[in-house]
Amino acid sequence: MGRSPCCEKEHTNKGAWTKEEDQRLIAYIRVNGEGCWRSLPKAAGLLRCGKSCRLRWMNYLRPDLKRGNFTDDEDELIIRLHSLLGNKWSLIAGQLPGRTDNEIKNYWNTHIKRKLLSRGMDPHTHRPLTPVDGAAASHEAASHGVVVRRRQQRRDEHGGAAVPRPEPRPVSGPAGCRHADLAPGLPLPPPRPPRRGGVQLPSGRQPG
DNA sequence: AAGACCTCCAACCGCTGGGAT
DNA sequence: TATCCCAGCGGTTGGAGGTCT
Repeated sequence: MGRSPCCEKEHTNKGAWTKEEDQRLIAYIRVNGEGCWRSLPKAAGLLRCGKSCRLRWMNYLRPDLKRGNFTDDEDELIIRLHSLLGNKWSLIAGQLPGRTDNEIKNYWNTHIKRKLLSRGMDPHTHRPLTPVDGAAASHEAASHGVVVRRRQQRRDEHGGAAVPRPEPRPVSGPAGCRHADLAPGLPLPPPRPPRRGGVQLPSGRQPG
């Protein structure tokens, strides 16, 4: 439609946010409030597009965010809301104070989907799986590394190298904290709890 | 100890809907 | 009505880091 780009991409940073960028964004929103994301980067002295600023604020820097693992109650609420609303993550997030749509979306894709499959439920329809579905689901549950393999396949298609991105993300922050450590004195979110990383294989499956 | 495998999540991209002109 | 601008949404990705062999 001939729409102008959302920002002058050649003059913007991409990838992980630095401590200084976070501070600038927080300071600006503290004084001026949210809104007018398009003009915010320039006003705040950030070399980011407004979209990126909005995302960073909404998903990470907002002071009212609740960090930490989801409770069982939250799990069940998400499942119930998803059965009613589908993939309307923003609507679901609206019912979970302190949670973001991105966080819920990630949590759904990494945990709840599998939880439903293990219960013999179709995560899309929330109905019991048919035997055929069940076979497919158990296959999916047993092979949730499929995403990784798909990526591997794409990498293979690129000659074994990672599929190139416009700009590599800068390495930032200490271990377990991709964003740089942030300065004291600002209303920054508490650190995330230890991640539950590592191999959690479905029963009966051996890695490698 | 090293490498393979896997999880997790921040951040990206593209699209859509609504308001303004 | 048609077009443009913008904020917001949903899907997808890269890569850090944990676990296992």
